[in-house]
Formats: sequence, C-alpha cells, structure tokens
Amino acid sequence: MPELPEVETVVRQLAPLIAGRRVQSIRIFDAKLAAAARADLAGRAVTSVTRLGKRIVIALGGPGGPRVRAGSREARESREPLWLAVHLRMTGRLVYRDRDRDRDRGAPAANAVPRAVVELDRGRVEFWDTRRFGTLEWIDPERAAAAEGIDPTGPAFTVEALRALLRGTRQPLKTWLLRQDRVCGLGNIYASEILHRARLSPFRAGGSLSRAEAARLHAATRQVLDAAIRNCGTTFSDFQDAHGVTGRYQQYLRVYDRAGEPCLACGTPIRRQVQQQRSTYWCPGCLKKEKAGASPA
DNA sequence: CTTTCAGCCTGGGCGC
DNA sequence: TGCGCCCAGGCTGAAA
Repeated sequence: MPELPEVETVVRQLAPLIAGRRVQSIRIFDAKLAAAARADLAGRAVTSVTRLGKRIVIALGGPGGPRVRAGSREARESREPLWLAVHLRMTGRLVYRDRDRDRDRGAPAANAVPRAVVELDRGRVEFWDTRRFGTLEWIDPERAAAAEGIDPTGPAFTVEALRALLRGTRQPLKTWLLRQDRVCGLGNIYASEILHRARLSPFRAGGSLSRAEAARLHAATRQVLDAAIRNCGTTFSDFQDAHGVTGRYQQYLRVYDRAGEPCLACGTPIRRQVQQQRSTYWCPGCLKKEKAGASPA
C-alpha cells in the first residue's frame, strides 16, 4: 500500500489503536532489518503515529517503569524520544493484532512470518512485506523532514510553491512528480492520474508550464489525493488485512493500468509507455482536446 | 547537474 | 501442469 493516500490510511487506522500504548520490544525476523534492532524499548509509550511523505513514523516517548539514577548519562539517554520510520515500498503492510485475537486474519500465507514485530503490552504491530523492499529505520524527524519535499496535502503546497519548484526543470512532468525531494508522497498510480486530471502531457518538461497549467496541476493533485484518501487509497489485491483496510479508490482510476481501454471522458484508447523504467498511462484524446480548446476559436 | 540502468525481492498472470 | 517470460503501488547507487 505504498503511495501517500495508502500510507495516510494506515496512519489513520493505526494511530487510535496504538497511541498511548506501552511498548515491550521490537523483534526482527529478517536479517535485512537487523540494523533496526534495539533493546531499550521496554516501558516506552507510543506518543504518536504520523506520516512523513510515504513513511509511517511511530514516536516513542521516554520509558516509564523502573527509574535509572537521576541525572546519569543513562537517564538522559533513556529519556530521549525515539522515532521508528516504516517505509512500505512495494508490498509492505502494517498489521495490528490484539493478543490472542485475530491470530490468523491478515496473514498472507500459512506459516509465514512477519519481517518484524513491535510488541506492545497487549497486542502487537506486525510488519509484513513479501518483496522485502520495505525499510525500518530509527530517524531524527527534523532531519528527515528537511530532506523531504513539500507535502501536497499540507498548507505549504500552493500554486506559487509548485511553480517555484518546477522552474527551470527539464524533467518530464511524470518523472518529476515521482521525485520525493520536491513534492513528496506521489507514486506511479497517482502521478498518472493527476496528470490526466490536469490535462497535461506526462512528457512535457516541468519547467515549461504556464501559470495556468501549474494551477491545474496543483488543483488536480489536491483533488486526486483528497478523493483517494477519502476512499482509503487504492487496493489491487483482494487481501483483507487484520483490521479491514481495503481501499476503494481503484474504482475511480481513470488511466492507471487501463492501457487499450477507452478513456472514460472521450473514448480514446488509453496509452501506456515506459518512462524511467515505470509505466506511464495517459489519454492522447484528452490532450488533443485540451490543445484545441486552448487555442483561440 | 542530468539521465539511464541494474539491482534489490517475491509472486501473479500469460502464452506456449 | 510446467516453464519462461513480463509485470508490479519504490528507491538506491553506479556509471555515462
């Protein structure tokens, strides 16, 4: 579930389930994630679950329980809050389970093991990830946020900010939208959907947009993401996860994965072309119409 | 700086 | 039923 709306959905589902809960430990079952292991989590509480771009950030406060000597280095270090960042990449999922309940629901395969588990005082958060591209990292959120582009759902994402970021770039729009250091959170589905709604060619150079076109791109980004978040994102697999997060936005996709099918707006067959090793979907009919409509009568 | 491309992994779907 | 492809919601790092 890996673009902004899917990650946002996970955050909204997970936050009320684990906020305020005590953590016991993190258990790692995949050697690729060994660097995320640590033994100082017992007694910490989950203080928040938030989204940073496509990452889920679980904040852990200082530990309660038995105290170490006040003022010692140990005490200072143990009070430091910690932030666990989960990146789902292509196939990652976070599944919350109550202890002894829902034992089997959500498990992708019998006898399969999650890559990692955060054990809570009661229940756990499991990290499942078939392709094992996902990552677990302990981060400094300020530093991580500084490396991230503007969040397109937030107040900093304005037409002027978008224009300033686009200025001078010769990268094709589709490719540019996938960059996480300019505008964060977009991926292969929503980049195509947004450009279609904005009636902009995926192959146009980013820096070539007029003010009006940049405004269309801005509006389309907001509209597509808002609708996708309202619908809990896009889910292709029929898999139901442990608390029933199943997106509905796949019903509203207009171009993604529809190569050869008629455009819902104009009937022209949707085209697919590979850009930067990723499939781009667009409707040539809608772009032609746009050009014609834009020229003086 | 840009662009391209292999690589990281597993599994589903398709044509033969 | 099996085999060999191609494809997949992401991103990194090396090379040109």
